[in-house]
Amino acid sequence: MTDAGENSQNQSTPTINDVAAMAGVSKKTVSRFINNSPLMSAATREKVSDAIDKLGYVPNPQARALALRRNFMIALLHDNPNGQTVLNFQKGVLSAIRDTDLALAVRPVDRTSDDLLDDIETFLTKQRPLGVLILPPISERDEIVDLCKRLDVAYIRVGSTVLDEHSRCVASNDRAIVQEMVAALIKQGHSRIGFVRGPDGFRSPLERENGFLDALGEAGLQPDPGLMVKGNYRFQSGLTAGFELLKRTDRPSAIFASNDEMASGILHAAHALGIAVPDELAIVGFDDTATASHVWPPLTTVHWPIEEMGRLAAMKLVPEFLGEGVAKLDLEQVIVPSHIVERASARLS
Amino acid sequence: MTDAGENSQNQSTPTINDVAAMAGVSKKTVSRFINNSPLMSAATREKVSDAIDKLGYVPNPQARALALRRNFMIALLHDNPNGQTVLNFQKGVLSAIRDTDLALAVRPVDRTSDDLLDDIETFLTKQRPLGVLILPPISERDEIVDLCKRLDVAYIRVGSTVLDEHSRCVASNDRAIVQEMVAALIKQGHSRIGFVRGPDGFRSPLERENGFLDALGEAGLQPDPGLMVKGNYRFQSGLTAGFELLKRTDRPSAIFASNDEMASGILHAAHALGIAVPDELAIVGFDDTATASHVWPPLTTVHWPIEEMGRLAAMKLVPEFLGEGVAKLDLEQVIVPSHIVERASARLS
DNA sequence: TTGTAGGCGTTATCAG
DNA sequence: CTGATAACGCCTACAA
Repeated sequence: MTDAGENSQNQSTPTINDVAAMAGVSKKTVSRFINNSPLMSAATREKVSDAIDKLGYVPNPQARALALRRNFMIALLHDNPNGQTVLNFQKGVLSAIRDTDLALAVRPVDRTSDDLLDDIETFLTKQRPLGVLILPPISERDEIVDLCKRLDVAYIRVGSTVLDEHSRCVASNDRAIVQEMVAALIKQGHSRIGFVRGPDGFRSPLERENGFLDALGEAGLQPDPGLMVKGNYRFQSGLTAGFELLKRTDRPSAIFASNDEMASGILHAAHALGIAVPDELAIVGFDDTATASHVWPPLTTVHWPIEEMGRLAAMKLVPEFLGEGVAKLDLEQVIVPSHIVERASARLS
Repeated sequence: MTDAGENSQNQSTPTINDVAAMAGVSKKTVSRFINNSPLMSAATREKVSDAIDKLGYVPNPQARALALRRNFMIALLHDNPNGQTVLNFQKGVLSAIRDTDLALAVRPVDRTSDDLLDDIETFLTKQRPLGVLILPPISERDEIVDLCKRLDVAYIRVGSTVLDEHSRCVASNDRAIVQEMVAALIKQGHSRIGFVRGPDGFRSPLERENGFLDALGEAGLQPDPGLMVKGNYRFQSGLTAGFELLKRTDRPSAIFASNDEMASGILHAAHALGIAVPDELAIVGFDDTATASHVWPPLTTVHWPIEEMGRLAAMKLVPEFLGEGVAKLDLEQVIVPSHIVERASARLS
């Protein structure tokens, strides 16, 4: 006797049984409606729809999760690189899934840990998210992607360059935009341009460096190894690099820092040495985080579209959950273009 | 016939049935073990424990969620105030739940929306988190807390002052620390001190303002209304306030800004007007976000222990999930003390 | 202290 | 196109 529907109707929230009873159909039919099955007559569809509206029925995600062996959640896997970056990416993701039933879980990991893969595996098998978004730099690690494939968890890799097949990744065009930025500096008359690198072993520092070299090459300038110094994306390394570059007798007239945090460090060094920015030294950065507009003078920088990348990545990961508003074409996009933001630390025009 | 255990044992992940079969007990007994029931003989406990280890069994959170009507997840409810703040809080929460099975879901809301409560209710009924952590400023809204109570979702309110009974909140001591900071400025000889307020309608700006007034009062100084200007916690408002204060003929010799972002704005204003910091003007902020140490000169500020607050809030929300490492005493703590960080924008000693 | 029966709300199978 | 029946994996009665 299926009288379960009867008693649960009064006090607790309505279940699929209540809907089925009211619509005079079976549970499975209601289930079909929920899952947009094409195998339904318009009439039945209508009946079910009415009952759902009348009851204010909402499918229980936990029950679906159990039956489907999959949680209604997407996860953000990252290695806590730049705080702002993660946050802006989150904003993008959340804007994409705002009107869905999906939750966003945040999962920081430690890329230097030996247990990295175990950690991720435990997380994925326990939480069983619909899919994961992997931020750089760990998005470059193929073992993680292999793990996702083995566990049958969808993924999107995010990076400074195309890291996977188009349907599985989102990327920015770091190399091209850096080339553009440096070319703009050259056009302003700078011929001795310093470069502060990001940390070794990752993709984005390489892309940005190549963009820098591209620009020099195109202008027929020889890169001066003495003007290219190491950094690690942190403020302190920018400070050190700044002093190193600016204490040279043949110091550069412009410096490209591979991110804003290091650019701020260089700015500090310039202030400390009494070098006027931008009159005696042009400084440009990369990222366009909050810091870029809060320092003095505000940084001319590359706007890295990390929030838009978050939106796109989420849409590509779970297009079936998005409303009709999403055009199919959008989802084939891979590259989200960056653009240059001119502020006071370097004149470009 | 309970042969379900037999066939699921070989390929898929082990279930409670497999454990029960191997240990020679019933499902319920295994369930008791999982839930730390005291009603078990040591012998049985051992048998079950062995079987679990041998099988590498992990309880399925989705199934538990369905049965318990509760997801193994805690949610972070916030209204996107300062990005850095949210992120640092997240870090704290994640450090607390690192070794648990819990996931952290992030849920930004719009406090100005009419649907605020509906949004939250939908989220809570759908996701059914174990509990929610509510960040300021929405942590001040009693309707939200009432909603949590009605839906039987545990919560912790986070704020700049004690907002709820001790077991349900975590707070910083903004008023006291601001008083301390301003007293330190006074001790340095400043008697005309500007104050830049935060936005109206929230608690933290009020607390900070009261701390400011406390310090003046204690020193026997009269607050000058002309030196107390409005802001809204954003950079731009700090810039405006800075110009307003610094263009006065009787301009202050020190300014307290209610957060770092506004303090950065004031710094810009000072630079633009050619006023030397800290020699002609001392500037202090509040928060100690990344910006504080990236601007020039670096900001003397109050370190707001938002990450520690995140840790504590998470521990108070779900103490039963934490390892033995957590002393009961810690969980009775409510106030996480702030402290002053002296940098170059103001000398305090 | 342990076990049995039934339920949590949904989806899959497979017959009609 | 639709529906009975059996999962999904765990937990709560209640009984022994």
